[in-house]
Amino acid sequence: MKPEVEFSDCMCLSIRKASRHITQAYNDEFQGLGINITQFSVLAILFGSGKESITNVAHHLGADRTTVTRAIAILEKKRLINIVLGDDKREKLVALSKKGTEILDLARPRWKSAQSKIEHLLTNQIDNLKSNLGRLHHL
Amino acid sequence: MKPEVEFSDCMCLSIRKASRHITQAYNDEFQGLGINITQFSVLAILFGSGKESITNVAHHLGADRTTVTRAIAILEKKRLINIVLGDDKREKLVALSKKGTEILDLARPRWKSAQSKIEHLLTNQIDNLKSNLGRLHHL
DNA sequence: TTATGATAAATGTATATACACATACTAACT
DNA sequence: AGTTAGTATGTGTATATACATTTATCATAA
Repeated sequence: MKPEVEFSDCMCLSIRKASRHITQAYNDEFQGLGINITQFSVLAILFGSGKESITNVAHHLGADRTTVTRAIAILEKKRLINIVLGDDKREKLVALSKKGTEILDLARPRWKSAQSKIEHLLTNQIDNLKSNLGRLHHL
Repeated sequence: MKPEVEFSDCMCLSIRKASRHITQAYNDEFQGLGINITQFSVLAILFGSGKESITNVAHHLGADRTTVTRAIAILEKKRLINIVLGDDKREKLVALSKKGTEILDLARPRWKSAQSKIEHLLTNQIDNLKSNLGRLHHL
């Protein structure tokens, strides 16, 4: 058995490939809106939670904190969020701005459209997939 | 129904989160080896295919060609690949170097270890997942 | 042979990603 | 109060990622 046969089954390659393709599908829907799916994810988290520290946003996203720091900087440059210091002066509390809320409203149907396409593609198997993905915090 | 409930089901967020976690799991196994899973994927493709153009490597990876251009540059800097011009002088043909083959040999058991962990985590559901991921080229 | 359209790759730019490290602040112990 | 350990964030660096554009080459038609 040749090793490259094994490699072609690499789970990491599979999921990263899928991740890129799905990301592009969502971003295609967001064309001309001024935000991408990464930024949308952060705005959606803030919509659900109100004020959040950067660390908490990172937890919601399952991403490194320093990655989120850079994402937050971009959203602030676009004036989609407001940042205030917390009572604990180490932490910054992030919240949707008025403009951020408006953009989120515009983005919602686009997100729904991309989401529906993916769900339709996966139909019956979506629950399995979600269940699979949900196990990954054990890593 | 509040919108944030919908957002929490975002397939894009789920898969990107999973992709990051799985990538880290593989990279953890590669600790101290001098390459990461991205670089390993390219070396593995070259092992299976011999000489490949950058465009072809990009197809194998399911990534943008320009992304692969930068990845190839890194592998060349590390002397893990050799690059020669093709008969068609527009194209560069990339192949494993001696050092690249050696590193790939060292990496193989580590890849297998990471792969086994993921597969064990997903056990019965892995076929469903692969089937799901395989559908994404329709996007 | 020359003009034209197609293809392979590189580059500029912006963003995503995370690790190692630094800084600032808090909390808790002495 | 002062020390010390822990926590929140930021920065430097390297790499991942893709789009828009450019350059070089090829292939084909006039």
